[in-house]
Parts: sequence; C-alpha cells; structure tokens
Amino acid sequence: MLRNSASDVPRRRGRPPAGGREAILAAALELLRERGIARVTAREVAALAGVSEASVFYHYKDRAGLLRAVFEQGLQPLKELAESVARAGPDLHQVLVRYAITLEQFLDQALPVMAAAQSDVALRDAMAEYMTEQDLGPHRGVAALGDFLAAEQAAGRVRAEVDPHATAMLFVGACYTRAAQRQMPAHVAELPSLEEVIDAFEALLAPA
Amino acid sequence: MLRNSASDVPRRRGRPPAGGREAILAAALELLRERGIARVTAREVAALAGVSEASVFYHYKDRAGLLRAVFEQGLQPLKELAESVARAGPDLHQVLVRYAITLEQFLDQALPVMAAAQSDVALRDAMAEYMTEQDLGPHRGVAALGDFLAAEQAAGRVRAEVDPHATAMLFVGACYTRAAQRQMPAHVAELPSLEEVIDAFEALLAPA
DNA sequence: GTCTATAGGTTGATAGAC
DNA sequence: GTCTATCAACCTATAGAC
Repeated sequence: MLRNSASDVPRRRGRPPAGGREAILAAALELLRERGIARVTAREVAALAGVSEASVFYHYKDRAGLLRAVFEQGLQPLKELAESVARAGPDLHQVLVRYAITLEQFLDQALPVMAAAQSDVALRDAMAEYMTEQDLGPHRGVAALGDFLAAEQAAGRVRAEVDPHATAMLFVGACYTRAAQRQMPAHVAELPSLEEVIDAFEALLAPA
Repeated sequence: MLRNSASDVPRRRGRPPAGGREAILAAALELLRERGIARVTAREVAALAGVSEASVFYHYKDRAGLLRAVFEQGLQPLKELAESVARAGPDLHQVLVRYAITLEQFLDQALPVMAAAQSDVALRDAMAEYMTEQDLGPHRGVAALGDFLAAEQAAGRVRAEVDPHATAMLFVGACYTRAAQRQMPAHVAELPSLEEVIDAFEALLAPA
C-alpha cells in the first residue's frame, strides 16, 4: 500500500531499505483509526502493509512497541499549535479562526489515538508517560491562547475584567467538544458552528 | 460482591435469581473503568463477579451483548443533567456551579465507557446507534444551559449581545475538557480550576 | 530485511450435568 | 441459574532459511 517504488535518491551501500517499517506504521495507524485498536493485530497490519507478520515484530519488537510508535506519530502535529498562534497576524479574529481550525484538525487526528490508549492499562500508562515527557496536553493550548489574550488585554483590545487563561479554557473547550462529538459516528443534533462560537467569544471579549 | 441476601419481596415461582446478572454487569463496568476494555474478558468478569464463565454467556448471550449493557448502564446518569438545571435556584452563579459539577461527575463516569467503545468498529456502531436512539450527546447539555441563559438574558441579567447557545457551548466545553484531562493518568500541568472558569464566565456575561 | 512455519497461550462460545 | 469441561479460532512472538 505505502511501500516505496523506485525513488530518485542517490544509491547507498548495502541492501536498500524497502520501506517496510514505514508501511507497517502507516498501516497500523490507518487500522487504528478506521477499525479500532482491537483490529490492530500483527496479522491485519502485515496484510495491509504488504509484509509478513514476522516483519512487524522485527521492526517494532512487540505489539506495545508498535503501538507506542503509532501514538508518537499520531500526536506529532500538536507541536505546531503554539507556533500557529505566533505565526498568525495581529488581528484577534484571525488568530481565533486559525487557532480553532488548527486545534480541531489536530484533535480529529489525535482523539482516536488517545481513545485507543485507554483500552488497556499498559498502553494507558505508556502514553501517559510519553505525554508527561513531552509535556503534551490541553494545558498547552490553553496557555498559548491565554498568553495571547493577555497581550491583547494589555493593548486594550480585550476587556480589563477578563481572566485571560480561564477564558482561553472556555474557547479551547468548545473546540475540544466539537471534535469529540465528531468522533461519535451518529450525532444527529448539531452543536453551534465554529463561526458562531468564534463570534460569540469575540462579542464577550470586546470592550464596551 | 453484589449478590443478594434474603430480601422481603413476596415469593415467586421457580428458582429465585441469585443476583449473578447484576454482579456480572457491575464487574464488567469496574473492569472497564480500571483496566480498560481489553481486560473485559469473560474469564476476568466471571472471576470478579464470583460466577462461572458460562454464566456470563447465559445472561448476556455474547460479548457484544454484555458490553452493550455496560454502555447503557454507564451512560445512564446523563438523563439527570437537564433536570439538574431546572431544579437549581434562580441564581445564575448557583446554576453554573451545580451544572458544572453534575456534568463533570457524569463525564468522569461516562468518558471511560465512551472511549472503550472506540476500540472496535462493531462496538462503536452499537453505541452510536444507542446514543442516536436515546438522543444522547453534548448537544443536550448545550441546549439545556443555552435555554437557561436565554431566559436570564430576557430578564436582563445577561448582556444583550450574548448568543445564549454558542456561549453555553463555551461553558460545556470547558467542563468537558477538564474531565477529559482527568482521564489521562499523568497530567502534570494544571488547567484553570472550576471556580476560575465559572468566575470568568460570569464576568463575561455580566451587563455593564 | 524479509520470508515461512510453528510454538505456546488466550479467548469466545457451546454442551450437558446438576 | 450455575457449574465443569471442552474446542475451534485467533493472537503474540520466536526460530531459522534466504
């Protein structure tokens, strides 16, 4: 599925890597998202990646090793979040839009992976350890947005009574909830749209 | 563990139920929350419930049937949420406190169950169907709080520019995020406390 | 690095006695 | 309703050849 065909990079000595390792990881992530972690077995991963079962164990030692790699890959894009706020223009509205879209996109990818880690204590602990090491978590997003709001407040563009970080929490929470609802395949009733949430949030912040 | 001792209800025909069914359900829910769905095997459930493995299949037909029962049990308390808002006093602050606490308590119980359902497509679909039937989901909480805010607004106790439902979404989201973070065993950094969030939210709503 | 073959262990589910 | 005993299916992981 994702195996390399002949590419144009300069030849190296020895047998070229066939890309099996990457194909296995990609297959595992795809299976995890589409069919749930219970289906991430060496057999199914190998079949989807187009390699043998033994190859899975050769590259990742055991199932836990494979899943750990899947987690790290799945949580990767979070690191771009803080930068996204910094990169955006000085306009509050622009920042909120960019921030919300980036956060929800990340969550759409990461939530299935995080939910999967809850399926077993060992996995849960492994991911917790990883998130602690890397200092990942919602507090990151809250801090980034909170700092920005504090700066806006200092510039007089946000009401003085506002608590920047507690307020950032409200906004992050709305994005989180929307993303979480999207994970449930059958959500009949709609939540407020992103535009409505952003508009409502801005209206609350605006100085009189 | 939860087996009946002699009770005072009038005698029925035939062999009285020994309480095995309830013990099995309770054991499955406990295992699910504490060790993850992967450990919810007939063997472990039976051991914890103090019954035989065959008994599990007798009462719930198959694994899917047992897990479906666990979901229904785990999502039960949600129905009390809307009532909780209605029951609370007329004071905005009181309502927010009561609402947030009720919602977070519910989520602490329900989130592990919802995450577990993501572990396999079949379970995921089964729970989605159940939630659709029962019209469960975050929109319920948003609607309940939004309606209340709209009433407060009509009474002049909330700023006129506020969009009640989009704003309710912000508040629900903050509770959701706090509860979700609690699910991750190792959250080093703190999020804003419930008091801070409630105070910030009230400050945003207050008329000038 | 990748394969085939297989060991060794769990699991879901059924049969049949009590 | 509950038990013991059992089985086929499936899983992780290793050994050893290429």
